[in-house]
Amino acid sequence: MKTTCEWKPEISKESGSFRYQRIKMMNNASSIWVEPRVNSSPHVGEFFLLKEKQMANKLNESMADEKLHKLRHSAAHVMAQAVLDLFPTAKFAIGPAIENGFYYDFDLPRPLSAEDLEQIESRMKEIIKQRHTFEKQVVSAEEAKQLFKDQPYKIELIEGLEQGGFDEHGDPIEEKPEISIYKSDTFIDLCRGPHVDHMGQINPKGFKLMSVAGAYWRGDEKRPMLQRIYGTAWSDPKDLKEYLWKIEEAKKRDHRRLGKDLDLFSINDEIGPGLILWHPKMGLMRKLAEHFCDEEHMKAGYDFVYTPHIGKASLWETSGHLGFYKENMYAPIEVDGQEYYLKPMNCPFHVHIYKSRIRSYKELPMRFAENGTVYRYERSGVLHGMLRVRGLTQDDAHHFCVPEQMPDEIDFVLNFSLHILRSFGFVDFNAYLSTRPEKFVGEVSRWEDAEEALELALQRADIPYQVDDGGGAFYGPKIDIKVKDALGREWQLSTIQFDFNLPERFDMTYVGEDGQTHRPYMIHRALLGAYERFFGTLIEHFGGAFPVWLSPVQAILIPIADRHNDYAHNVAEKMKAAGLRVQVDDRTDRMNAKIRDAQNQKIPYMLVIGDQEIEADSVAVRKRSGENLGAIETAAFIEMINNDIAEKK
RNA sequence: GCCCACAUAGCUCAGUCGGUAGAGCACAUUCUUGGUAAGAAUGAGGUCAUGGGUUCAAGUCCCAUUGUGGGCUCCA
Repeated sequence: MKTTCEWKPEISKESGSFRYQRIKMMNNASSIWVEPRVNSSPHVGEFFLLKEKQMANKLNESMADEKLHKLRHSAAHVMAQAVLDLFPTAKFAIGPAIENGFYYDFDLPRPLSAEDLEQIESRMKEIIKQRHTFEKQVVSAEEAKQLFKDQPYKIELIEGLEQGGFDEHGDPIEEKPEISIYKSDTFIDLCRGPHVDHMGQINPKGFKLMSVAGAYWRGDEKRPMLQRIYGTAWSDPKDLKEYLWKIEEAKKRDHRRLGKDLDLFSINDEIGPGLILWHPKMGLMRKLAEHFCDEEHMKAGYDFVYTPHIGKASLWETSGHLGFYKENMYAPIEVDGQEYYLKPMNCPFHVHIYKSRIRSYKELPMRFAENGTVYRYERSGVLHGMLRVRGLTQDDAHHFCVPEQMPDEIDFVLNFSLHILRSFGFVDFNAYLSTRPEKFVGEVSRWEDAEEALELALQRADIPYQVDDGGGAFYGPKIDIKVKDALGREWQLSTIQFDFNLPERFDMTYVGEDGQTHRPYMIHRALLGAYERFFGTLIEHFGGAFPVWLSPVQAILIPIADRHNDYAHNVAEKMKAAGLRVQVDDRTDRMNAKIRDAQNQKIPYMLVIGDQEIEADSVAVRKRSGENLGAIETAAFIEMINNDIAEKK
């Protein structure tokens, strides 16, 4: 976090095990409980049973995790041996187990190809067959350096170990860790372990090399670029199959794929990378989403504001953005000898609305909301469809309040956030509370009050959360909310952040009951995050089959023959009058083809019309799930679909 | 930004050893008027991302540029 109010959502790359260790588990038993789905809330007795079961599962999972971890790390060693067989001059970096598998970084004389991967994989299978054992040996730093004298990366690691190590929370520890090596067959690696006992425990049908990619040594772009081979490994070949299936499924749901297939959005070279064109269908959906959110914000007591897209350099100097965020800002525009910057954030503008006159404590809390379009320079390599873009519209708001109001304000904004997310069909949440880092601005007491308020709000909201101690931005603690999608992937959407920096920098005040000026609390929040990213997530979550209330076309009328067209158009008019979005497919194609097209367009309802339906003033209803509901009277169908819409199904 | 790969019709892709471009789908026209996932025929559609170079000749080989994809703090 480099900035005063940087809160751009990151693509979730579910944390690997080591990252996890750094996050202290603060959940009490009840917060492990995930919000029950609608219509399935258990009664009290069941509730505790379920909770126990879940905790037991968690325990089993972590034991299984450890076994898998050993397996994967061992597979990484076998892979390294196979690579060494092919490239005797290879230099080795690191090869940890990660979620779903493992990787190993190498410095090789030439780039790897797909054929190389195949060759490495079959060599690995040969090595595994020989069931070599993994033997650990503790050595001195001198011995280790001698052993790895031709391996510069290993030498660097050994020197790092000599300096002292880190405990599993990432904190430095006093005593030096022991240096150990593992030997398996002809391969010796500097390694902390642990490993499986012997290679027989690695199922040759349970792993697969996936890809090769560039990766900087120690993640530092100033250091050499290595070649990283990714692999996946499982104890049961069935798990591997399932994992590969999941990858296939994810590909089908890829929002870039569906964006083309369903004509939702495009990105045009001539316009520029990371800039989204919203096509009519998704434009309509966005309009509906904005409308819904506007209504909810209005009910909840937000004020709407609109602010410009550019501001003078001095504004961004005051806010600190030119100091901390400049590399993410578009270059300035010069007008009348003044420099203007495209806004990367909305906060300074909202602050100035607040500051446009003297504020009294009686006016607070204030909540300024704006769908603010901002531009951020993202490095070309990180752009990704709608999920990582350069121009985006945040559903942004800033709350200003007096200290006594702050806990209620946090409670309110957290619940409001969950309400909005649930309305869009998300049911599983994970929250991350990030607290005061080493470098920070503001008073410690304010930090502590804010952190306490955030944590209590999380407990009251009864959603699972983890605390990332010291992981907050320098300007304030925050809650990030991640949602789990249909495939169990996590996406960060909402964020609620305190800001102790901007009120100082802009000298924001209010006059209190005592007639003195005081500093207000300032809270940033975005619920959907950004419309671009949110819709990318929605597309993947629903696989393009949006809920009826959002679907651009809610029902399509399919006349069987030309003589049914007039009746179909009649029904369509009735439905439109009832507020539905319907179309008539009166092309000359056969009914089967029309159904197929509608199905591919993932239209929720297909209404087939033939002689029988005209006779009975009905429509034959087919859902996109393939379910055939048979003939339903037109009026009854309108009522049915309106119920779906009212319930946001 | 960096590493690797890729860029051919609206989409998905083929194009052999360098010899002036192909399929399926989609689209248009015509025929077909049908009961729950593709009826048929015909037709139109391409400066092979852009700019250089090599060559008698470049979609194909080389270089650069632009864009896209997979990666790039999970510590031995």
